[in-house]
Amino acid sequence: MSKELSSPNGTHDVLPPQSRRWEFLIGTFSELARRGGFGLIVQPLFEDVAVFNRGIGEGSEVARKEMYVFTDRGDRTFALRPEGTAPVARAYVQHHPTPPWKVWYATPAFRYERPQAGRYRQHHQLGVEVLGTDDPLADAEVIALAHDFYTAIGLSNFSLLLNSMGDRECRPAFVDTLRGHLQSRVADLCPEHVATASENPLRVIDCKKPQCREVISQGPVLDDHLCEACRDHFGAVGDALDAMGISWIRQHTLVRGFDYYNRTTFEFVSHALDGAQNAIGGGGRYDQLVEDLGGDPTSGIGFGSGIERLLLARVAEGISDDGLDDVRGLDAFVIDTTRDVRVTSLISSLRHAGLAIDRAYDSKSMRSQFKVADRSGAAIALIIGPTELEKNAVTMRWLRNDNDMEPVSVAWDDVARTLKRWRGK
RNA sequence: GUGGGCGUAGCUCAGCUGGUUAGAGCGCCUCGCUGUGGCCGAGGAGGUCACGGGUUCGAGUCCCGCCGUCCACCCCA
Repeated sequence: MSKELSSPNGTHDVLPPQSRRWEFLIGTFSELARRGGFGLIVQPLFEDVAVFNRGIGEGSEVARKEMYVFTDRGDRTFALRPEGTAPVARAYVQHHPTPPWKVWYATPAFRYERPQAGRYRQHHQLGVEVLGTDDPLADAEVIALAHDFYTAIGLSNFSLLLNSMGDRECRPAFVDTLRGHLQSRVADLCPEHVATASENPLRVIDCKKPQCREVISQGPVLDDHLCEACRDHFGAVGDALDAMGISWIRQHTLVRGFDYYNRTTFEFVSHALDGAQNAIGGGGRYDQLVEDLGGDPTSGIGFGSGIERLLLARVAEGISDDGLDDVRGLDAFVIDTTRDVRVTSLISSLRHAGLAIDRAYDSKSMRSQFKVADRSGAAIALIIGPTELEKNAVTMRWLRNDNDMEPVSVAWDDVARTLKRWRGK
């Protein structure tokens, strides 16, 4: 058993019927993104490591110790994507699309961390990015899309946390002030952040340790240092959210883990999930990222949301998966004891007619084929034995107890039509 | 990177202070019922007790190691 091959630590196979929930999430997201004017982007799973080192920042936790970095046979250094935004910015630089450029994606993301509940080495994100505008309405629409998506998949017990990180006009001054404050109180910080305090003071802001919180609460607040442009921008985002009826909470300590963020940052947290893994999605504005990757100055805003976390949140909120769980959505199951080629042809024609049909294999007895049919969740059995074959007919019968309609004989030419009628299609 | 819990059948698990051929429920297969599933009954397949070493007359059980996995910290989705 121990020698059996298995999926790597922190990765998982998603099998039916569980994978129906994935289809549901991805399908819902794709539809909402389409309605928002976003087009699908499909990208490589690995990129030149510079995309991430320059993009999310070499000082960030993720770039420092969580990336899957490897060299290929040509000695090029790549990294499996730890997130979705930097690669989109890289694509923008490479292809020069006409702004505003709105794309959505569904992608795996890889981070070398110790796995635990809601955190995996390969997880999956649904997200969108808008490049080429710094209009606060874009921020609001991106946030609204996330909000509407969560609602559409049944979530209600969550909050939107919103903050502004300032921009390159006003943030440096704040960071200096903050660094000064932290250094004056360095003895009171948690050990973890003693070094961080001078290197990347912003990181300390969202530390959850009481001693750091104490120091931070007595320090400067970013909001007081925002320049007029940032203040106006943030106000416009909030106003637009209010206009859409989306409530939000200002959280001054919201500092996200990637260095490319400026101005708007946000995070959706589920109250149904406890522990540290309660963020179901997050994102923000990144007005220097494209430049950092070698492109012309281009603003951007986007968010990503973890599929696994969303599914956990749905379970935690007690959302029913009726209609997703057990059914493969089969219209009919064919029970055939003849193995006549005409049955193969019939099944093919029913599928061409848009019906979902399955059948048993391996010449099982009629009795055991019925068991397989029952297990398949199909609504209707199409029975073909020697008697039916002779008449070019099938016996149609309901498999569910909630319908006691008598079996009827139907000619092959009429099976598709009758099946559609019975199924209300 | 740090710290804990757990590895026994396909799945969920029980196996007392070490004691003969290792158990249950569910699932699977066959049959009762030659062409009718679900319910019921009978039977069956399926385990080097994660792996390696040690203690012992004897180890699923105790000790050491190792691997896997889950959970927590850090950080994130």
